[in-house]
Amino acid sequence: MNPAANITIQHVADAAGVSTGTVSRVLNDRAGVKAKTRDTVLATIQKLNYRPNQTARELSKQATRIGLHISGVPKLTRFYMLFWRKLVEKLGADGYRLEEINTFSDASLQSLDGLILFGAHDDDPRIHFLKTKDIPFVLIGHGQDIRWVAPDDIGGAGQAVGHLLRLGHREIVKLTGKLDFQGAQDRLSGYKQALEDAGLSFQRDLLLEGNFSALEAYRAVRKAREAGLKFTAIFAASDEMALGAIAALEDLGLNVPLDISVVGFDDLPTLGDRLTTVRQDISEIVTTAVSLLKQGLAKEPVCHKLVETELIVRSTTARKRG
Amino acid sequence: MNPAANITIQHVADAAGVSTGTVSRVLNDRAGVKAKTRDTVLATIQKLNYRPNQTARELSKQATRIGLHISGVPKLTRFYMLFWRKLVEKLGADGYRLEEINTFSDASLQSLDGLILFGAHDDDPRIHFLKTKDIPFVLIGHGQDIRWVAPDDIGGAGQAVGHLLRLGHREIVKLTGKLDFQGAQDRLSGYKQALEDAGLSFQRDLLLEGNFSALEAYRAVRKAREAGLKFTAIFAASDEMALGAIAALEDLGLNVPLDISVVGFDDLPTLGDRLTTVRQDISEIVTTAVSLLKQGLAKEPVCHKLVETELIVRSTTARKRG
DNA sequence: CTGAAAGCGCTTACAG
DNA sequence: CTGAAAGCGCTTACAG
Repeated sequence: MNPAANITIQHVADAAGVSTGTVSRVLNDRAGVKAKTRDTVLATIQKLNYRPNQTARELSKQATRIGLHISGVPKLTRFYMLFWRKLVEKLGADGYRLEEINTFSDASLQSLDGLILFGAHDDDPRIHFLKTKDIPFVLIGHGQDIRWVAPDDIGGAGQAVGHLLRLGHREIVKLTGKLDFQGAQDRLSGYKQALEDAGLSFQRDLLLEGNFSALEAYRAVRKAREAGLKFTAIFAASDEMALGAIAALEDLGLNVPLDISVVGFDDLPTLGDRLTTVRQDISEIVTTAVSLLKQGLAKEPVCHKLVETELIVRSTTARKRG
Repeated sequence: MNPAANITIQHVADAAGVSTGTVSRVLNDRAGVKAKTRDTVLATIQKLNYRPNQTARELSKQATRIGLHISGVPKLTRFYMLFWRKLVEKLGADGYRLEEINTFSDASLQSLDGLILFGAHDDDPRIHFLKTKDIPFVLIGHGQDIRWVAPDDIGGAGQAVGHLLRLGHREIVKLTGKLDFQGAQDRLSGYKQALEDAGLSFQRDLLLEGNFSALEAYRAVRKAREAGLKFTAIFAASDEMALGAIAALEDLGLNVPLDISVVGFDDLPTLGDRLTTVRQDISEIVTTAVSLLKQGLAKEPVCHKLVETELIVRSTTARKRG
């Protein structure tokens, strides 16, 4: 149809006066092509506007097919979308093919060579199931005796709280997401631990629960404040929640960060232009997941990795007043 | 790797005592296979747990590659995710392959046979660009002299407002999304028109603007109500906005639907258990988009279609009080 | 450093 | 109704 679609590696080879093998070699950046030949081929590709057929490539390479399964609600989450995009990109570049799977059955797993699991819960039933199978997988989150990679949620929470403590804050609200999600639990643990390390005790009434949405965060914070809860800072479990919290504070006539400091978690592109937050290195998580999976495909022993987070100080946090 | 991955059509053919051609025919539901043979093959497929290699299939079929481009923010939206999933499903079943494209350049368009455009704006620059090219495309939205399919946003808004009018409501807030999005404009037009048809005039102060998010809807409604705005019903531009509106009303001590009726738009699965809303037939939109695209690939003349919406009455609307 | 050829797993005219 | 064979567009040992 599209004229360009008809240009195959054969055309390029003919036009450049070489074999398709040679074209393929330059396409794949393989060593052992004379510089001059490479240049000619490259030029021809340019001129003909040739673009390799990805499908043929996959077939020829016997591309590994990786399944991606998400458990729970995070499916429609901004963070998940970013994760997913990076994964497609990374896997595509490596000649793998990603397929999102919806049902977790024998049938849906059959044509897969490997699997990535997103949305980790403690005692994840998917893991029990997979352990009886022969298919390698990696969990985004952490578990026992399996391949996993996770952001250092505990450490990240520690960075956030540490930052607030250094600014003089002592009454720090923890605005958490649903606690059946592993990441939410860990961020809460990190919060508690950081307080403890500073010699402060955890106050139950400073724990506000939401469902990761901006709206629920808004309501929780507003309600708590209106009910007279005293605090000078908020550590939210996600950027979205942080934004909801900030909106609530502002609607109550409070200034962020002058009256109240707020720190988020994730560092999502669009959201965070002014938000102090803890950055998750999605890129690194994805890269690690892929390399762990490769190890799995190669039958190498199980291993795992915690990916560092980074505190990004912007303008929603300030020294405690007075 | 995965044992099942090694089972090819050849294994099935051997085990069933037929040729690969025959197996392929039953796989593709082609006529002209003896019932008995078909049964044997089917049974063998079952027994061997065979699953066709999609990549090989695509290559062999010279699968058409369809690009999907989204303009603006809707990319991370629930509605878009649903749309996208349906599209992948539909296109996959038809042997097409969907590729999401991010940049809108000559290069990224080159290997594509067709294109689907999401997130329509009036005077969409993408369309100007594509009109100079030879590549067929369909817009989800509406335009001039191009292939397009859109939900009947105007009609849908009419259904929503009609429903509220029938319930006796006269002061109906229109909670709108960003008006540079075509769908938002159309839903507003439908609202205005429905009022006019009922002999009512459009009141500027009843128009509340948000950005399609639940949080902004919440704030807009709450602020308006607190400022003393009088109304007995709300027509929101999306389900998410409707939910934000309901939360705001409830936080103000109002009962939905006894005090205020609320109707949404979209009918997204998870959100709408109790919401009265206007359902968009995503499935139908996708199916239509695909068939329009096929027409384009076949060089058939341009045409377009408006997909009907349906009013779903649940429990967030009630007769006006008193 | 490069070419000829086999192969990836399917589909589909073409015979019969 | 079914088989044998060519072909989809690549990649990659294998020679040279």
